[in-house]
Formats: sequence, C-alpha cells, structure tokens
Amino acid sequence: MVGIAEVARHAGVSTATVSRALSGNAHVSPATKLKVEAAARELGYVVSSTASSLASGRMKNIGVVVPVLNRWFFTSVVEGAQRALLRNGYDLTLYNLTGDGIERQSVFEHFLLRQRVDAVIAVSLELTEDEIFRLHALNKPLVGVGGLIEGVRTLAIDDVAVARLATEHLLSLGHTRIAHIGGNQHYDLDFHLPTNRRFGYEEALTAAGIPLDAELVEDADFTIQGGYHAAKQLLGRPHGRPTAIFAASDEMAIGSILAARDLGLAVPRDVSIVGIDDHELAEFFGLSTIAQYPQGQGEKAVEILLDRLHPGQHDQAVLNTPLPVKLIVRSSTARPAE
Amino acid sequence: MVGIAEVARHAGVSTATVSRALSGNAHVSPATKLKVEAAARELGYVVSSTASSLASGRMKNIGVVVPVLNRWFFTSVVEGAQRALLRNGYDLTLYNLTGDGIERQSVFEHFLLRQRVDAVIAVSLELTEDEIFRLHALNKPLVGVGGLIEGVRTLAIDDVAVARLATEHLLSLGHTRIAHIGGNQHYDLDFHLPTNRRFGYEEALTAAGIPLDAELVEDADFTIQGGYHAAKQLLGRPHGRPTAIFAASDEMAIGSILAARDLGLAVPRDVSIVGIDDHELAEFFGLSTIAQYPQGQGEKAVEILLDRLHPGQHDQAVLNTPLPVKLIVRSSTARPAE
DNA sequence: ATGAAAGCGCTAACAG
DNA sequence: CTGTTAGCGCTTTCAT
Repeated sequence: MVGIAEVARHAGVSTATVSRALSGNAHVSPATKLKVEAAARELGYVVSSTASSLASGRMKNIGVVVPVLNRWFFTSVVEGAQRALLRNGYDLTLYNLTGDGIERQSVFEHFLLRQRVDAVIAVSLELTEDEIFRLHALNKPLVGVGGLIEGVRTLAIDDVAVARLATEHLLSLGHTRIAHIGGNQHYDLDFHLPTNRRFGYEEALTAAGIPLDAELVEDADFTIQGGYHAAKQLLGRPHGRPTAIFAASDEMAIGSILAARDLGLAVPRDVSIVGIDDHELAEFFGLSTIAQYPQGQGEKAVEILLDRLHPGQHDQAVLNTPLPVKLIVRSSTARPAE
Repeated sequence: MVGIAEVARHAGVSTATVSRALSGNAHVSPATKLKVEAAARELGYVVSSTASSLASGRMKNIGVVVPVLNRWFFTSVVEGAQRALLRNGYDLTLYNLTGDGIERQSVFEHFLLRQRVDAVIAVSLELTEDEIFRLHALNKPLVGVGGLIEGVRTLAIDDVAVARLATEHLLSLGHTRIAHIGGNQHYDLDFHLPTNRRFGYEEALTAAGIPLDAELVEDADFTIQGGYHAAKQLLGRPHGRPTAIFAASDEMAIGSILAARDLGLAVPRDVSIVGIDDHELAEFFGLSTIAQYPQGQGEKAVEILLDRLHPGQHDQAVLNTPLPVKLIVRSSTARPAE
C-alpha cells in the first residue's frame, strides 16, 4: 500500500504538505499542489481513512438509523442521504433496527459509541428516553427525519396541515361523508404521525361544519393489505357508505382502491380516494395524493449536518426552507355522484 | 472520552491486557478478564474503532454495493446482511450506485480504496471490466449476491432451474399456451438474469413438446407497471390468448393480475399467473410463485465473508448449502378452463 | 499470563 | 507557504 511518505518523496515535498495539498485544509501554492496531485495520481495513492481519522478526529462518515429498511419512505430517505454524502466524500453507515431487540440495543450501546461517525440521522424512530439520552450523549450533530425526537432538529412535513389539505380537497369536490384510514396506536414506527394526520382530518371536517363520525374512521398498519381490509369495512357496510376516503398513506390508499374494485365500486365514480406520499405506485393507480419528497428530506438532513460540521460553507437560506409538499390530483378523486 | 489507559489503571493492569481481555484475541486469566470487563463497563469505555483499526488493520466494517436501494430484492438483501453483521460486531457501509454516474465512479475510484472496509458484498451489479478489475485490486474478500461477477463467488439461485420449475407448474396443470414476461436486454441491473429465466421457460416448453412462439414473449422492466402493460398486450389480443403467464418477477406478475382484472378476465379461471420471488405483496394478491429468500442470501454472504476473514470458526456445511427456493402455490394458478 | 514499548499512517501545532 | 515533529488511541511483538 502506497503511503503519504512515498507521495511526498515523489513530489519532493514533506508529508505535511502532501496532507495539506490533498485535503485542502490549508493553503498550498498552486504549483506544489499540482505536483502533489500528480504524484498521488501516478502512485494511486488514497489516504487511509483510519489514520486520517485518528489524527484528525474527523471520520467522514455519518450514521443513518432506520427502524426498517423495506419501506418506500425509508429507502427513499436513505437514497437521498447517500447521494448527498457521496457528493461530499462521506460514507454512510447504516443501522437498521429491525430485529429481536438485541440489534437495537447494541446499536445504541455499542456501535454508535465507537467513534465511527461524525453525526447521525435518525429516521422515523420512536425512541425510548434512554435511547434519546444516549444519542445526545454522543455529543455529535444529530438530525431527525420524519419523526420528532426530544430536543433535536427534525425534518418532517406538517402532518396536520397535510391531512387537512387532503381532506379539504375532498370537501371542495363536494364530499361530506368522508372516511379516514389512519394508523393505530400500536403502529410503532412513529407514534404521533397517525394521530396528527387524524387531527388534520378532523379539523378540516369541523371547519366545514361536518360532524365527526367515529364510524368513518378505521385503523390500519400503513400497508396495502391493511388499507385493503380497512376499506372493505368502510365500503362494505350496508348503510351510510362514505363517498370518499382519505388514507393516511398511499399504500393504504392503494389498498383502498383495490378493495373498492373488489366490491364492484368504481373509483372515483362511486368512491373518491386520496392518500399521502406520492409513492412510486401512486401514478400507476391514478391516485390523487399529497406528495412529500423523502429523497429530498434525506439530502437536506445531510446538508444540515454538514453545515454543522463545517460551519459557514453552506447556504443558510436553503437549510431553512420548509419541506415541500404538493397536492397531486390524478384520477382517484372526483365530485360525488348525485 | 475515556480511553484504554484509564481502564487499565482502574483494573490495575496494563493497557495490553485490557486490549486482550476486551478483544478476546489472546488468553487472559478469567480473573483479570472479569476485572477488566467490570472496569470498562463502569467507565463506559468503548474502544475507538479508528485507533483499533489503525493498529490492527481490521476495520470491523464491510461495504455493501447496490445498484439501487428502492427495490424489494435489494433492501431485503441489505437487511439480511445488516442483521448478520450487527450480530458479529461489524458495521455496514452502504454504497448505492444510483445516480448520474459520478457517484458510481467515485465509489470505485475513491471510496472503496480508503481502507474502510474489510470486505465487500456486491449485489446484482452489472460491472464494467474496469470496475471488476478495481474490485479485485482491493485484494479483499468479495462476494456477489444475485448477479455473477467474473471470478467471484456469487450467491444466486439457479435462474434457469427456477424458471423451468415455474413453467412446469403451469404445464402440470394442463396449460399449453403459456406466455412469458421477461426482462428486456436493456434492463441493466443484471444482464443474464432475464435471459436465464427465459431459457428455463423455453427448456420446459421444449421438454413438454410444445413449440416456442415468439408472440407469447413480452419484455418488461421488472416493475408492476411494466408487467401490467406487457400483460395487456398478451391478454388483449383477439386470437390465441394465452391461458397462463409466467412472469420473471413477482412485481411483473402482480402487474399481470391487475391487467387481467382490467380486461375483465378472472384469475385463475381465465388466466393463470405465476411469478418468481415471493415478494411481500405476493400473498396479498394470492400469487403463486417460486420463493427465493433474499434476506437469507444477505446473511449468507456475510457468513462467507466472515469465514474468510476469520477462517475456521464457521460451519462449512452451512456455507456450502445451496440457496433454497420453493414453489408456493396460491390462488393465481389453476387448470385451464375447458 | 502479563507488561513495556514500538509502531499503525496521518494531521496539526509550531517554527521558520 | 512549507518542513519538523509530536501525538491520535490502540494492538502486538518481544520480553519476562
């Protein structure tokens, strides 16, 4: 393995200069910089990250903690974060907490502590007090995505507002019997998200002068299957079938579309359906939805972290932009039939 | 940050002994081992991975390279690998090659070279010669999952055999007009997989004495949407509609089920459909399929790598077991109507 | 079984 | 702007 000393010799400078020239952490005359870069390239030199980290205290690596990976939202956030990190020369160490609990515990008690990461992104984690304590004890920049963490800057769309918007879309079309499929209390990825979306739904109805009806609310687990079964309950009832459903996620909304079809109901003629996410399948199913952009959220989380790690090199305006959301009207929503 | 010296002082031993006691890399008397562990726990000592790596040359970290993350197969492999790694005290550094090409190049030319990983898992990558050369030049244990790499041990199901099995399932039910939806040549994640599955399909038909019919083969991109459109072509034709479809992936099979429904055809009465994967949605759609177990593939890849890193501590029998696959018959396949 | 001490390869004062 | 040099915190000979 070719080391810094060899590069220094070839370039006719000291190792310190090589380090400076290659890392850009100090001024080096353009001429020597070129010489050094040429020597490095020629020899195929790549800095040893362990040696560099040990000496500098910088890891050029950030940890991303997710509760599960196999969900569109989480993988999208990770993809976005990865892209932004790669651009900046950072590695991404993934910690997936799925499993029997031992994994989870060891991540917090061991893995995150061994000085491997400069910062961490916590995605939609519902954390215990102890876990939050441990995260803060790392004393490293920390940002949450999609789920709030006590005392931590978190990137998340305004769930109440988004749910209100989705419901208002249905109201504006003339619907008054609007059902809601939300998460149940035991949906453990994030406790508040389902509750907030339900609030938004209720707020919109109340503002429109429509009384709440507990019969029109079903719980599900944020999957297509869950949405399917919940929608069957809602749409299969003999009296007072809703003319529209607002599902708290696109996957549940897609399940609802499939349930309606299986019951012989046409979407949107017999029932309008709207979701939240703009999931990759939303377009295929013609689903009207409120888009959120998880890849962008992942990228932004990285930018915030890098700004804390290297202050002053980033555009504060960008860092403080609120997260975009957008109503996308496709063919799953329409005025109710007479 | 509490260091090894402090632990040594508390335990009344040398730093060398602490290192040995905690890493298990050499014999330490049970008594002192206990003392050291107690001191470490009490002080909340966790070894600095950078210092440890620099001194030992071991990173306790493996790199996982994927072409995209947001697909069931890839995330499943990563989840499996992650679990196995966590159990063994290893970190997982993720490299997602999705993007404009710069990312990809920098992963091979820079990231993998900086001595961060002890080994790498390459998932379903179609690599250029140069990339393969670079991977080998790392001189590190390397295993492929799902896509073969020149000169590298690769975990992959036997695509030809699996496709044959799926086709034979349909044949055994009495189908003779069996269509196939496979990947097109430009499906760039892995060039051979679609081809091999098509071979298996053709082999089974030929063995059954059924002539091949190019009209019954459609290309798609391995997505639900792609499968939907391909199936519409197949099932919408006025003459010679197939009575069964073998799709090279569950996502395409699910698309086919949706296409059949949209055409007013009942599954399996009017058309039988079988896929490959046992995707998380397969059960919901009642899809008959050949299951492969990507999580298990990820775990196994890790075990093979760890065996190379620490020879002799692993069960060779397990390492050499072929990858399991299994025909799962649900409600999307049946005898053809008279 | 344990201790002393020499690095691992690089970065960052400090000096010039 | 560049060179000299002292660590970064741990592992591993080499002794004992």
